[in-house]
Amino acid sequence: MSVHVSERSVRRLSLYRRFLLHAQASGSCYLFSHDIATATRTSAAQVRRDLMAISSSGTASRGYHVADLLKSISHFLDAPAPQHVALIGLGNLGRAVFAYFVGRHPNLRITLTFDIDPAKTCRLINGCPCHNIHELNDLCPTHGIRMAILTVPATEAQTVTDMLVRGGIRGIVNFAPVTLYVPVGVFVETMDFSISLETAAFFSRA
Amino acid sequence: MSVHVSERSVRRLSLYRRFLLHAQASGSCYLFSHDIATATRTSAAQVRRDLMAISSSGTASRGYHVADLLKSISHFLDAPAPQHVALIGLGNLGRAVFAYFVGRHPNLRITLTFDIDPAKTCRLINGCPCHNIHELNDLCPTHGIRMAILTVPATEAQTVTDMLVRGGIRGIVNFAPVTLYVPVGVFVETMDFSISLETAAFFSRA
DNA sequence: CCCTTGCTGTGAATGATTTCACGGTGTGAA
DNA sequence: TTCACACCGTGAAATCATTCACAGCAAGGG
Repeated sequence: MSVHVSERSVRRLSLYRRFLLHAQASGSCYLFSHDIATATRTSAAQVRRDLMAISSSGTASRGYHVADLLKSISHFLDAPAPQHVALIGLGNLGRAVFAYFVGRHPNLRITLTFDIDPAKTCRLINGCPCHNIHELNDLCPTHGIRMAILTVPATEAQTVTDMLVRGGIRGIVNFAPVTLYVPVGVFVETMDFSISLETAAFFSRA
Repeated sequence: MSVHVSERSVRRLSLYRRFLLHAQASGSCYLFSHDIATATRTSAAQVRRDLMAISSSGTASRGYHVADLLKSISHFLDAPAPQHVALIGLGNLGRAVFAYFVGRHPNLRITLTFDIDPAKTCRLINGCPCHNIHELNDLCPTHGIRMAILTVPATEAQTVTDMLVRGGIRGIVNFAPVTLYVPVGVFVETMDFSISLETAAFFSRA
């Protein structure tokens, strides 16, 4: 288990899991690697390798047992207990992300939100209390939060990131169109619309 | 110019450009490859390679001329004329994306939006007409639209994608948490919250 | 029971991407 | 003018990721 699994494999495993959940819901009990592959736009060999990496195994001429596989992947990907997540910035995007999030990730819970606007703080948003951003340093450690979603304006992103890092956050999903500076050991996942848009624009031309 | 440039290089070039615009705005005239590298979290050698790929060049002991570099990158990345973009789905996320988009990409313009909800269609949203989704097939070709942003529910994503492909779209930025099937030649950029979130959650644990 | 089929698991090969390392060059100082 | 320096451009090496290809095996048919 302690073997190194690459970031890309982790991403694909997450994809496989999503597909497997759908497949299970529609009654599949066994699946071949190429079924998973076509559903997630990859190759059968890739699927087998990824599954090998988390030492789950299938049987020849029957394939992988969906329920077992889900258990393996979840055991690998998920923390033993649900992880708590902070959401920073409750503008349009922050609220849309929150709404999207709800009910979709049983193992991840947005338990705290922060904003700098006094009109938003001290109220419940989606049933979750919104605090002033300056309480971040205190609240994150006491709530055992190690992960944050950042939906603040680009100009504030680095400042808030520094606060998050000081508050003990080790993983950040950043929606602001800036490159964040973080110390080693802090993982940043950038959801960069601008870059994605421009990339798609580029490749949409023959 | 017709040399092959990898997808990753294109992404980085887009990042470089964003940084260069900031740098130019704050008065930089020349920059070294390692300046660009630290600002975009990559290596100096990587920057030089990427810039080499689009055959822009710097001078020793002065570095790259920011204005020239911007011109080269934009010449490489951008279409000769602004590209028109369709936005499909005007729920929370769609509107947030639209709001985010406005004024940020001079070379990309959202000129048409679509939804299936009659309450939304036939009205202006952000000064842009919203049409019923069934007009998609007619309107995209007549407006010369080759690129779309997809912010519809996951259940509808594939159906709408098929319509888009039939309407001649060649690039899709997909926000729905599903894997889309498209014919070869159509580029799909997936902005997948779920996967990013789970990946960050995974790596936020030691 | 034996043969055929089509799958998994995996070493080896290939391909893609990044980094190394160094020649060549322009700049500023002595 | 000459020297030292630091940078760019780039072949070569190293690293990382994916695909190939095949041994071994389980299941079903005759």
